[in-house]
Amino acid sequence: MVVKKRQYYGFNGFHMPPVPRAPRSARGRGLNKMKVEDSQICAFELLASLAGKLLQESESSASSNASEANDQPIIGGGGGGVKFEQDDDRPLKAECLDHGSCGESAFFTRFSSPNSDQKCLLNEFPHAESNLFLERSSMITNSNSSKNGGADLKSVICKSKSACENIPGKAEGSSDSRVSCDGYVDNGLSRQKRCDGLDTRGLIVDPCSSNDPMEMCMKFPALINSVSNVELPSCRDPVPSASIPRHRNGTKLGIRDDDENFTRCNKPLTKSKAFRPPQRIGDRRIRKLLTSKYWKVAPKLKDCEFSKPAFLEGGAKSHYLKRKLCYSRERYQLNTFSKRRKFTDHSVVLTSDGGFSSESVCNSPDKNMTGDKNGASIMFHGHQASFHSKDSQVKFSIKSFRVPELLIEVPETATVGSLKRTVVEAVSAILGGGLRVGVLLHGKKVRDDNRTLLQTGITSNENLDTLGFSLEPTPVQVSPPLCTEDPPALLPCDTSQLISRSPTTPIVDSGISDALPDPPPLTNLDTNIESNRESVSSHADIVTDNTLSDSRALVVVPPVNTEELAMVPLNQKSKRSELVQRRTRRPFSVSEVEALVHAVEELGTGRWRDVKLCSFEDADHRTYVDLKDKWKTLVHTAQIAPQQRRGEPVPQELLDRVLAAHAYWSQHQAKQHSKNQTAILKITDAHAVGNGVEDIQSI
DNA sequence: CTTAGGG
DNA sequence: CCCTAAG
Repeated sequence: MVVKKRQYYGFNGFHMPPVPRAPRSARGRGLNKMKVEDSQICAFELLASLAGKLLQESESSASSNASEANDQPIIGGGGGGVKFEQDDDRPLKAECLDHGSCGESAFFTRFSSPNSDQKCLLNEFPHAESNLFLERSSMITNSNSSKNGGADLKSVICKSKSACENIPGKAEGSSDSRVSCDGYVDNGLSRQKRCDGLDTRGLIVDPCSSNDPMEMCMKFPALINSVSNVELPSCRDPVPSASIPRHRNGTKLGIRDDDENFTRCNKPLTKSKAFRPPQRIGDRRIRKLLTSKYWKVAPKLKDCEFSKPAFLEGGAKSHYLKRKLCYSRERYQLNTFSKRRKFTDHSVVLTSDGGFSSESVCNSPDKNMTGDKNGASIMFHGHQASFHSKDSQVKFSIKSFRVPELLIEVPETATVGSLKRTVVEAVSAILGGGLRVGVLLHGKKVRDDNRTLLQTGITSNENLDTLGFSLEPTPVQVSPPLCTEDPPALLPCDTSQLISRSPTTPIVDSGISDALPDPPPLTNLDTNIESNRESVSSHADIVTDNTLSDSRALVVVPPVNTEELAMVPLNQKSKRSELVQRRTRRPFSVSEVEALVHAVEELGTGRWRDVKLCSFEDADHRTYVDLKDKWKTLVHTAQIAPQQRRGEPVPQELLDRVLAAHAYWSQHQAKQHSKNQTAILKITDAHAVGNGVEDIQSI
């Protein structure tokens, strides 16, 4: 139907009229070709092995000396390296095993945490961790640790007045709760650098993740599923994409970067989609969603969308499952949000189930485990003010909270700013990792979620004075912390959680944005913290002590007023929303360009979707818009002096073809207003031939 | 969803 | 690469 074959348009064969569509801009940026792809090593195997290793470790009861690193659950979020001490990790472990996905989930969690793109793997190498703190070079005055230039500065931030006494059952002494602030520091680094597999510190960094953390997040579910042997219904669909001959002339993208490899692995999936990949559609939808007001809710849904298990057979299958999960997750989160919203509006409406506490949602078996003894809980204390409103509603005004037992390590040379960020990150990590809320009355935890506030006495002013809310990070294995109606039970593992906790925002490179932790989980508390980021550090006393005692804790008691507690509207267009995961740049390789050129030569410049399907169907990261854009820049590139071109040089031959094709299609597009393309093609072909174009055929 | 174009 | 207005 369409052009069958067209070797090339002798660009000198026909005179191209002045290019109608002159290059719109002189931004040659599009042609910048960092050699990211080239320098990447396939970390897939590495990841896989790591996953395996983790699995092993989780299975080998031997919680041996080996590593706290592995035993300690890591609550996703900010730090990516923030570890929360668990009073007793055995139960945790046991549970993990029960879920059959302990290792994986932990693993994934790390990767899915903000900035994980930089440190995820680092977490796997405890030894390396120490190096993490050697980067900063300005420092927070510290008397003790001045000796070693790069000595870690362990600072315990304590609220002077609110001691750490109240912190129940703290696992003391452990130095695991540390947060490195370097992650942010590095955000400014060029991706290229990070993709080398080594970051500036010479630490091993997963190239894939560093290149595209999102993918990372996607990959892991796959891993998990593979390990867990999750069987999902097959979604394969042998529908051949026959409409358009593919890879004609063998012009298949010879992309050799790892991304591509990964993509290829996903092929089955890609192909499973009918002619039009449903996945893509979903992706868009999600993506749109993300960019819109809901981004805060499920910033990473896209990840799920894309996750395409590569190595296993069930790849496609699990993909679909995950996708499903994503959606449901989204729903659930929204629900959750509205609930929270209510809460933060200081209008806690008593419901029949009595649950304004998210705890009611988390009736998982582990519940007890995380109970009072959970050292990593954040205590809301004292300052709650509440009062009755006209309609028998109880309003809560939570004015402060504590984040106990948060050990932060930053190099002496770290800047105050980085410290702040680190703290924020740490706190965010807790809150972002999924949390539960506990209600304390008179210092006692109110466990019965079914009791009404009245019954509990929470409505009486006297009691309200002693009312407290505790934030408890959700144990890694615990399925979605906040969901009430969502049935996470469907999930084979904590995939859902993984999804939910991957609101990472791989941030764009900008000094400030670097500092910003990922989109905060939708928790009023988070918001609270967020909004008080500055206060956090400024109002807390920083006590540096290398011989930290058990009482160390990070107590953050910013002067939060009621107003600030108000939930930030989801649709609030904060600056950060702008940071919604911009896709990582993936400079077109020469082979890709070649494929593109070829496709355009055949299909013209107005059928990008076809181009995509024809030559880039396997390159999931190339959308037809990308191709179109690339063509745009290619044309521009071809028109400028070679000296002005940047990035990986495109062979002149290709550029010539670009110009030729561009001219050709520019010329013919106008004529091509008829309906029957075939006819048109014939005509144009004839015309072209007359102009010296050769080897043009049409069906 | 696709295209086309501007940013 | 993103965003959007138009089909």
